[in-house]
Amino acid sequence: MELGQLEAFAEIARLGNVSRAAEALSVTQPAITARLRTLEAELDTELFVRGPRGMSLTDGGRALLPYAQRALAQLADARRALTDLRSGRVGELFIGAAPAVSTYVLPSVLKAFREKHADVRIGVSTGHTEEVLEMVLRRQVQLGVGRPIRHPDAELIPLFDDELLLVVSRHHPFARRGRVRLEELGTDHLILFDRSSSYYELTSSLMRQAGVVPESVIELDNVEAAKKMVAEGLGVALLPRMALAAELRARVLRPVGLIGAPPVRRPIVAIRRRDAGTAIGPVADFLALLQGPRAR
Amino acid sequence: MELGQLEAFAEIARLGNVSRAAEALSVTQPAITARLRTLEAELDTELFVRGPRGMSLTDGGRALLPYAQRALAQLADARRALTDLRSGRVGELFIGAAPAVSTYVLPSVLKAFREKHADVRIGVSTGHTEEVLEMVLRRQVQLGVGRPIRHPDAELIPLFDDELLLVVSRHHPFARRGRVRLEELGTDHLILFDRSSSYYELTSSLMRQAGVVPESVIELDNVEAAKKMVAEGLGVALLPRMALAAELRARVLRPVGLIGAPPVRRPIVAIRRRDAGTAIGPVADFLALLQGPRAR
DNA sequence: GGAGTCGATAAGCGATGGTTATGATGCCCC
DNA sequence: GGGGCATCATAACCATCGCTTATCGACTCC
Repeated sequence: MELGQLEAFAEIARLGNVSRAAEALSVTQPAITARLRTLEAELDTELFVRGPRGMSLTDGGRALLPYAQRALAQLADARRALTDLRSGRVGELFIGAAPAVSTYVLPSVLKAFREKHADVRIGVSTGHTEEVLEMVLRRQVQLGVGRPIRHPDAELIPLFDDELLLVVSRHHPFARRGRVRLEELGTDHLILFDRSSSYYELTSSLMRQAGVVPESVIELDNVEAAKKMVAEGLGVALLPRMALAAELRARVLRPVGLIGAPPVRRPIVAIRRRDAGTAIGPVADFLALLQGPRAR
Repeated sequence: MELGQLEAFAEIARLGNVSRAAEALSVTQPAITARLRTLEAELDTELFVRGPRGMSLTDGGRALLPYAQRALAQLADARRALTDLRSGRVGELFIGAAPAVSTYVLPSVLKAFREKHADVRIGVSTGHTEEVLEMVLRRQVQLGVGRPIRHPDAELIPLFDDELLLVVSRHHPFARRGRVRLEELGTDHLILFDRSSSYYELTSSLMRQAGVVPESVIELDNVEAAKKMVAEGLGVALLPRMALAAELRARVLRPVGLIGAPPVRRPIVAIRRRDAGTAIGPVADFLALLQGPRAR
C-alpha cells in the first residue's frame, strides 16, 4: 500500500474516471491504471467496476475510501502543521527566565513577539538561573534565559551583556558629577538587593576588592524596592542596567561612572537542551528577537 | 512523503534508534537512514537530533509524530476493514425479494447465514420482482431475488428452479392416486392466489391450453390462505413448491403429479447491479448459500 | 458504421531504494 | 587514556519498480 496508490484511488473515486484522475495528478493514464491494479492486487479486492462510462466503486472500494481519505488528510494536515511550526505562526513558547530578565527584558520582547505571532501559546516561568537550567533539562520550558551556567546537556547561546550600574537619585551630589571613584562610596549608604541573587555576591566582592566598607547597608529582596529607595535618596545602589531602562529614561535615577573600577559585565545567555536540535518555529523567532538589538 | 518514510520515522521515534528501527522493519540500517533523510529533506525540517546514544525527537518531529501515527493507523484499519469485509464477518446485507422468496426461502437461508455472520446487519425488503429490480437499480439493496427480468444494468444469477405443484388435502381422492390428468381438474374447485403475481397468469394459461375450465375458482391474495383452504378440503391449488416445504414434510398437503402436462418451472435468480462488480463479503457468502443445495 | 471515449497492455528507460562494505564519532570501561 | 563498542553517515553497486510513449480493444453515440 503506497500513498501514490491511495491518492490515485481517491481521485478515481472522486472523478469516476481514470484519465481524469491521471490528469488531476499530473501523470499519464497508464500510470494510474498501474497504481490501481497493484493496489487491488495487494488488497486482493476489486475496488472499482470498469464500466463503459468509467469507474464505479465496489463495496470494497466504498469501504476503503474513507480510510484512504482520512489517511491522506492526516498527511496534508501534517504538512500544514510543520509549515505553521516552521513559520512560527502557531505553536508553543515556554520560557524559563531569571527574575530580572523576566521582569525587565521579557515584557518588551514578548510584546514584539506577540505582534507577529498572535496564535502562539506563551508561558513564562521565573526562577534563579539554576532553576531555569533545571526547567530546560526537564523540558518544562523550551528555552531558558539567565546567566551562563555549564551543563553537558545544555547549550548556551550568548544574548547580550548586562552591566551593574551605579545609580543615585537625581538630587544626589554624584548625579551632577557623573563619575566618582569607588572609594567615595564608603561614605554613602549602599543599597543591596536579594542576597540570593548572583548580583549580591558581585557587588560585595567589588567593594571588598576596593577595600571599601560602606558606612551602612540596606538589604532588600527585590530590585523594585531598591530602585524606589535610591530614588527617595536613601542611598546609592549597584543595579543591573536591564532593570533600569525606564528610570534612566525618565531621569528619575542617574547613572554614575566608577573611576578605577572595571565595568562589571554579566553575560546573559539563552539555555537550550542540546538534544533539541536547531531551534525552529516560535522558539527560533523568539531567540532571534532576544539576540537582536531591540532586546538589550 | 512516502509511507515507508513515515513508518521509518515512527519506528525511530518509538525505539530512539535507527538500527533498532531497521531491524523492526526488516531492512538494513542505511535504508532507514536514507528514508529519514529524504523525509527530512522534503519537509525541510530536522525531525531528530542525532546524539551519541541515538535519536531524539525535535520539536518538528514531535509535531509530526501524531499525524504520522494516525495516518498509519488509518491504513492498518483499512486493511482490517477490507479483510473483515472479504471474510463476510461484518458489513451489511440488504436484500430485496419477491414475496414467496421472502416468506419461504429467506428465513431458513438467513438463519444459516446468521450462524456464521453474527455481526452483519441484515435487511429484507419484499416486493414483486419489478419492484425488486427497482430496489437493486436504486442501490436500496445489494441483492435482489426473484424471477428473471431483463435490464441492461442488471446481472442475473441463476439460483434454482421453482415449480408449480398441484397440491391437495390428505383426504382428497387425488392424494391416494399421486398422479392425475390435467382435465380431471375441471371437476374440482381450483384455488388461485394473487392475481398480481406471475403465478396467476401461469396457472391460468396452463388451464386454458388444456381446455380445462374449472368448475369454480376461489381467488386469494396470499399463499398462506390458499394452503389453509386446500388443507381444509376446499379445493386444489397449483402453488410454488418453495412455499410448500413445511406442509409437504408434515404431509398436511399432498403433491399430485400432472399427467400430460409439462412441469411448470420458474427459474429464481439473484439480481445485482452490473456495476457492483464481483460480489464480496456478506453478499458473496449469502449468494453462495442461496446457490447451495440447502436453499432449493 | 465511423468517430470518439475509456481503460488495458506492451516495451523501454530512468530513477529510486535497497544491499554490502566502510567510515566517522563519541562513550564506556578496563 | 586507549581500545572496543555502540551509534549513524556515506559510498558504490545493483535490481526493481514505476513512469512514459505508443497502441490496442471495447463500447457509445451520433
